[in-house]
Amino acid sequence: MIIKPKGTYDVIDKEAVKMQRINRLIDYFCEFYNYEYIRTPIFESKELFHRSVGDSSDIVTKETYDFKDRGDRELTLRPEGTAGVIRSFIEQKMYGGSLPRKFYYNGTMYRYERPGNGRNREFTQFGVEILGSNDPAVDAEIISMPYRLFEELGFKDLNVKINNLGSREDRDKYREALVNYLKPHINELCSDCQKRFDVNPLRILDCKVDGEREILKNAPSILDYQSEESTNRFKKVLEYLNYLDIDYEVDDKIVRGLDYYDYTVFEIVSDTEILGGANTIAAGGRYNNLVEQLGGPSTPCMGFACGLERISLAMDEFEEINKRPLDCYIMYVNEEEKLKAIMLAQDLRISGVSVDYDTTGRSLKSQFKEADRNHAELLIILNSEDLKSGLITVKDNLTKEEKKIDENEIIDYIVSNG
RNA sequence: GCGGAAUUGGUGAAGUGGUUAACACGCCGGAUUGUGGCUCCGGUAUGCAUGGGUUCGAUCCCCAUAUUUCGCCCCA
Repeated sequence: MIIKPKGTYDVIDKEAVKMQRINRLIDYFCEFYNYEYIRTPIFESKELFHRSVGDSSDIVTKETYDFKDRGDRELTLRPEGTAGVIRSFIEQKMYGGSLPRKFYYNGTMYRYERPGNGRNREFTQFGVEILGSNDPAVDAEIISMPYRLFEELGFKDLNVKINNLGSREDRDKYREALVNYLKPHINELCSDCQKRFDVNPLRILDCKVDGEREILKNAPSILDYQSEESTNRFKKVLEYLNYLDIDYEVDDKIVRGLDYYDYTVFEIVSDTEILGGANTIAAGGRYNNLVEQLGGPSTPCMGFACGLERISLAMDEFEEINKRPLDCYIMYVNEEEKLKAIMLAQDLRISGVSVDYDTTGRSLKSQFKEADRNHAELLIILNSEDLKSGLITVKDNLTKEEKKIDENEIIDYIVSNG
C-alpha cells in the first residue's frame, strides 16, 4: 500500500467541512476589509528565504525543503508567506503604483520538522500584509482584523500580547544592554540559553525554562531603550487598540523568531486547552526594512499569519459543525424510474436546487438512510405506476407529509418549497 | 535531529505461542416481495503496520523499517 508522506494529511469529512467554512469566512472578511487576494509560487529561489528570514535562523538552516530542479536551479518550498509577497511586490514594481497595497494569501507552506498534534510538514497558512504605510492605524488594523475573525469563528477570551522592538538602532542598543546584564549570570541560564547568548540573545527572554527566573524578570526592558519617536508611535498603536476595544497586554518579553521584525510585534492567544501549552493562534509584526533588504525601495510594511490546522483543531471545542443539508434526494428502484431520476435531477439542479440520488443500486430502505445521512429536506420517491399517470411523490422529510404532484409542476413545487 | 510510547476490519476496540481472531458501532441484505430512521435475523479482517528472525507452529517473542503520538529543539 502506498501511504502519504510523513507530516502530510488528508482533509476529509468533518475536517473538510470545517476548512471550507474557515476559508469562506477568510475570503468574506478580507474582502470586507478591502484586502486583495494574492497567490505566489509554492516554490521560490532558495536565496529569497535566506535573505528574508535570516541566514542564521533555524528555519532556513534546517527546516526548509530545498531541492535542485533538472536545470540545476536551487529552489525552496516556501516555509512562510511573507517573502513571496514581498518578492512579487518588488518584481511587479507595485511600489510605482498607489500605496498602500493590502494583500491576503491563504495556502500551503512547507517546513521540515517533527510532526505533532496540529503541526505538519505541509500545512496551511493564512496571512495578510499591508505594504507601503507606516501609519499606526495599520498596526491596529492588522491586529484587530484577525482578532475579529477569530471571534466570528467562535473563539472566546482572546488576548493580544504586544511589544515594541523599535528601530534597528534601538534594538542594537538594547541587545548590548541585555548582553551586559546577562553576562555575569550566564552560568545560571539553561544550556539552550547559553547557546542563544551568542546567536540571538533576545530569544532568551522567550525561554520556557528560564522565563520565570528572577534574572530575566529583572532584566532591562526593551521598552526603556526606545527613541522618543518609537515610543510615541507605540503609544498611538495602543491608543487605537483601546478605541477598537481590543483586549491586549503589553509584554516586553515577546520577540519573534524572525530577524526581519521591527517596531510592533504581537501574538494573539486563546485560552483554549486543546492546543496544549502553545495557545498562540496568530502572530505578526511590522517589518519596515524587509523590502529594501530584498532589493526594493524602502517600504514600511506590517502583516500577520496564522496556521489553519491549529485554528481548526481549536474549533473542535465549539458547536457541532455539519455539512450543508441537501434540498432534495430522489429515490427509484427500476431502470425506468432511474432515467426519470437522472433527468429530474438535472432539471432541479438547473433551477438551483441541490439534489442527489443513488448510484450503487442499493435497496429503497438504504436510499432512505442515504437521504438522512445527507440531511435531505425533501424526498422524491419515483414510482412506475404513478409515472404512467404523470404523478410524482414528494415527501417532506421533517413532517413526513406526502404529496403526489403533477410531473409538469414538480420543478415549480420544489423550488417554491425550498 | 535526540529520547519514550503505540500500530489488530470502515470506526472504537478485546484477545491468545497452537483448529473458524471476541464484542460494539457503522455499512449491506432480509423479515416488511416499492416508503426508512424502532425491533429481530444474516453478512461483513485470505487477516492482526511492513520486512526479516526465533519456533514444529507467531497477531502474540526478538531485530529492523515505516507511520502515529508524547517530551526536548524550533515555531513563520
